Amino acid sequence: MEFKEAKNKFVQTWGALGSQWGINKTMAQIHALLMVSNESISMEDVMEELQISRGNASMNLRALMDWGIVYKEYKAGERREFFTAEKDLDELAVKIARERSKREIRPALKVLKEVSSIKADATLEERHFVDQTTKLYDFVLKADNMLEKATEFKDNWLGRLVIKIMK
Amino acid sequence: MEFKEAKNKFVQTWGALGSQWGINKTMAQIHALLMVSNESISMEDVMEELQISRGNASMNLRALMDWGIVYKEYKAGERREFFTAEKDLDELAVKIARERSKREIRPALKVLKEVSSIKADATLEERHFVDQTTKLYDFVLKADNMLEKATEFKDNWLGRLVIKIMK
DNA sequence: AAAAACTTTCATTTATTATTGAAACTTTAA
DNA sequence: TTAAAGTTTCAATAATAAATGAAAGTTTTT
Repeated sequence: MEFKEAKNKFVQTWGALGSQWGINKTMAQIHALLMVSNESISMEDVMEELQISRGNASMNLRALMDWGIVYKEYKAGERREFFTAEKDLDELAVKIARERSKREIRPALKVLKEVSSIKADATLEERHFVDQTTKLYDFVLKADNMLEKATEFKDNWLGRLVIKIMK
Repeated sequence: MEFKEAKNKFVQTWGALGSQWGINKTMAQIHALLMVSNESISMEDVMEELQISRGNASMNLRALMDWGIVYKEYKAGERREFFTAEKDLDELAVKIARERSKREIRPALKVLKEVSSIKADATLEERHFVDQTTKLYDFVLKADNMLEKATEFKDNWLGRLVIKIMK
């Protein structure tokens, strides 16, 4: 396999993976492209490489910047804007985790809290509902906190130890 | 909010959450419904509650069983099959993690290994590509291993300690 | 062994989500 | 200030994914 083929395969695969995780395909592909580029690239380049329209490129580059995983760069003597991806993978994981937590998990938690707070009257059915949604609330909250804690994790000795043990 | 409304809200929310995480809406809704039901329910009931067709119910119940998070039950003197969800949340998380790892992460790892193994000739661009995809491979592999390790985690004292510290 | 009760499959239809591209907008240079 | 270069928006369109439902397939009962 030579370079161009490998690059293409990587971009395609990353795109497919993205869409399985609720990130749209093009957004993931642009990110993939930027991640393996050693220098920042223009919107024109992105359009060209991925064969997508200007609008599509613009929207998804903006979305990536909103997520904080792609940055704009200005080159001296160049009018156009250039783009660069976050390349540090720990940093990338943290940002993605934070963003998804904010967008998806917290709203879901709010609903879980609401529905688990109905007054459970006598029926078994209702008591089970409240019990189960309460457990779910606790579980999701704990998971979300762990995600947050994990971001501070790599900076402390215990974290490093645990990661080491986990291999 | 009274029971029926709360139940409906929960099912809808869980469904929406599912589709953001690559699980189809109906599948997530059926799972939600089963999770908060105190007794196992028939396909007919599922169709009725969610207002979906027989085919849809059948396909998604099967998918849930393939994932190992919904079980069939036979009731004495009843011809129909009844369904029940995995209600232990740790168990649920483990099964979902394993399944997604198998279906999505491992195939992606395979590709990452492939593309990072091209012979990088002299150009900076190619060297950067190989370097970055290699890092990505290591990172994803580590993350996947952690997921697997986490499943054994709650059974050992260190795991429990760490979870406690993480709150 | 045939009918009844129930389940699964899959070609077609429907709904959802992503993409295009032309017009509007913004910024820079002449 | 206005033309040129570049960017964004969004209604229309295309692509993708999910749902339907009727027909085929099972299993159980009589």
